Amino acid sequence: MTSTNSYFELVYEVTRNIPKGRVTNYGAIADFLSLGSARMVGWALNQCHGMPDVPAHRVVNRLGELSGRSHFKPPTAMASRLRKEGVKVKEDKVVDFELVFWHPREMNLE
DNA sequence: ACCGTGACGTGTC
DNA sequence: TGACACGCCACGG
Repeated sequence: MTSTNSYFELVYEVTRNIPKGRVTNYGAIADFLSLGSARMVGWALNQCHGMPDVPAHRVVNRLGELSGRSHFKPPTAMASRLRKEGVKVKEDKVVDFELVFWHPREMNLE
């Protein structure tokens, strides 16, 4: 992490550390970085479009809704990826969101 | 340098 | 968690 990293690269860094089978929300990442707002996180992930090592599907909104699904190809990829990792998804919303929620504070610093 | 835009969140009803 | 206004801030035009 250097000062040359732009904001979205910081967001990618955090997103990469989201454990499989867990999810977080935009606000938690913004809060952890103490930079910008949740909107910035959404904006940053929007720019990631093709990065395979950035599990953007593990980032949802504060209600556990898959608000970014329409930016995936196909839009159903977000839900299917989560289900494949053991996260229950119903009606484009994470089931038991509180239980699978992960806060960047728990991140394993290496 | 101004303005619209957006994968959001909080407060209020 | 229904609806809506408002704050948020980097970016492209």
